[in-house]
Amino acid sequence: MSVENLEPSEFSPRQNAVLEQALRLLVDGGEKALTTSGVARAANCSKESLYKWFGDRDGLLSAMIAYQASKVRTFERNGERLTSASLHDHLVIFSRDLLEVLAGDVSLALNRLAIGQSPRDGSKLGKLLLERGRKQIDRRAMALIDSGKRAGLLRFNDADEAYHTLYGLIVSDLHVRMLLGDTMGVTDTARQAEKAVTAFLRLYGTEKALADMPAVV
Amino acid sequence: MSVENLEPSEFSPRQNAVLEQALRLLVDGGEKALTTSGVARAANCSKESLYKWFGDRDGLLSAMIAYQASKVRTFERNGERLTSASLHDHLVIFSRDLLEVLAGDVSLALNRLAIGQSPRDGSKLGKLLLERGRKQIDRRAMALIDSGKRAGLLRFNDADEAYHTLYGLIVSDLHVRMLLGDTMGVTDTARQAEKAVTAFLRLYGTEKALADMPAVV
DNA sequence: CAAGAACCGTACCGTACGGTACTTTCAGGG
DNA sequence: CCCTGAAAGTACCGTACGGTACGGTTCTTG
Repeated sequence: MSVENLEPSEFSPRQNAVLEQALRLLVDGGEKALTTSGVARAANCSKESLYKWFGDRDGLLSAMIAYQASKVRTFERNGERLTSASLHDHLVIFSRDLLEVLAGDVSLALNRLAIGQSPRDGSKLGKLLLERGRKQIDRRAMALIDSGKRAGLLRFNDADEAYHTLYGLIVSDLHVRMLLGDTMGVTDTARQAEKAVTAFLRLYGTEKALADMPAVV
Repeated sequence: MSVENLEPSEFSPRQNAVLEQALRLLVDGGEKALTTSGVARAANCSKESLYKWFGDRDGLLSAMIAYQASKVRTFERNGERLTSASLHDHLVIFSRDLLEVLAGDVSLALNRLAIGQSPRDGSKLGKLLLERGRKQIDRRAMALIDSGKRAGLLRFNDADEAYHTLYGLIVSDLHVRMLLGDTMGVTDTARQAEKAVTAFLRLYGTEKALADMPAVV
C-alpha cells in the first residue's frame, strides 16, 4: 500500500524520522502523550530544533498529517476497458482498501487528533486531513465509477452522489464507531466489501452489469 | 470515579443545571474550555461541590453524556399497520431526524469529546455514548423496518444488516466530516433523506412497496 | 431558634506543559 | 587547524490545569 515518496519531500530525512517518532507516540498514547518534550526525547532531537523546523506545536501536528499523507500513494487507475466482472472486482478491491485504510492505527489516531482539535483551531487540521488524505481515495473511486459509466455498466447522473452512496454502503457507521474506540467493528471486511458492492451495483448497475449478479436474496 | 447510577433522574435539579452549563461550555469552547474552574464559575458552584458530586473530571464528563442522553427521549413506535406510502414517510422522517440529531452542536461536541478521550480512557466515554445515545435511535429504526417486513413491504434476512445499510445511505461520510469541522456538509437534509430512503426501498422493498415509487432515473 | 449539613467563593498546591535561552558537541570548509 | 553553523542536551520560565483545604453563608430540620 505505502510507496516511497517521489516528490521533493517537503521535509528532510531527519525531519521525517522525527515525524515518524511523533506519529508513533500519537498512535499508542493519544494526543495527551504527544508533548514536545516527549517527541524530542523519542526522536533524540532538541526541542529547539522542533520549534525551528515546525514553528510551534500546531505546525508539528500539521507536518505529521502532511508527512503521513505523503506516504500513502494511491496508484492512478488507467483507462483499461472494464467488463462486468472486472468492474465488480475493482469495486471490491477499492472497498477493502478503503476499510483497511480507515481502520489503520495511524489513520485513526490522526483523525482523532484532528477531531479533537477542530473546535479550537477552526478545523485547520480537519481540512488538511480531508484535503491531503481523502482526495486521493476519492479520485481513485471517481475514476473507477466513471470508467464503469463509459463502459455502459453503470448509470447515474451525478457521479459525486453515486460515489457518496458507495461510500456510505461500504463504511456505514464503522468509521465513527472505530474512532469512538469500538473494537468489534468489522468482523469480516471482505464480506462487508462484497455486500456493499452488490448493493451499489443493484442501485447503479445497468442490465449489462447485472447480468451475472446473484439473484435477490 | 463516580458510581454507576440508576435511571430515575440520576441527578438533582441543581446538578442538572450545572451539567447544562458544562455542556454549554463544551459546545462553544471545545474540550480545552471545559475546565473544572470554568464549569464552577459558569454554574455558580464551587469546585468542591463538583468533586463531591462527580468524583473527578472524568466523572463529570460521564455525567454530561448521561444527562444529555436522558434529555433525548425517542417515542417508541407502536405497531400501526403500515402502507407503502406510510412506510416511505416514516423512513424519511427517521432519516431527517437522524441527520438532525447528528448535526446538533451538543451531539457533535460530545462525540468530539468522547473521540478525543477514547485513546486514554479505554473508550469509556465512547461506549457510554453509543450505549445511551445511539441505542434509542437504533431501536426506533429497527422497530420501523421490522414493521415494514411484517407488512410485506420489506424483504431481508438480517434486520441488523438492513439497518446498517439504511444508516450508511443516510449518513455516508457526513458525520465524520462534521466532526472534522466541515461546515458545508448537508446543504439540504430533506433531499438527502429522500435519496437515502429511495435507495433503501430499491434494495429492500418488495414489489408491493415499489408499486408507487418513481422510475429509475 | 439553634445545630448541623450543604454549599459557595477563594485561595492554595503540585505538576506538567509550551516555549525560550544557553552551553556543548560535532561536522565540514577554507 | 581553526572557524562557523547546525543541532543535541539541559535548564529554565510563565502559565494553566486538576485537585484540595478552609472560612463564611445559606438552607434544612428538629
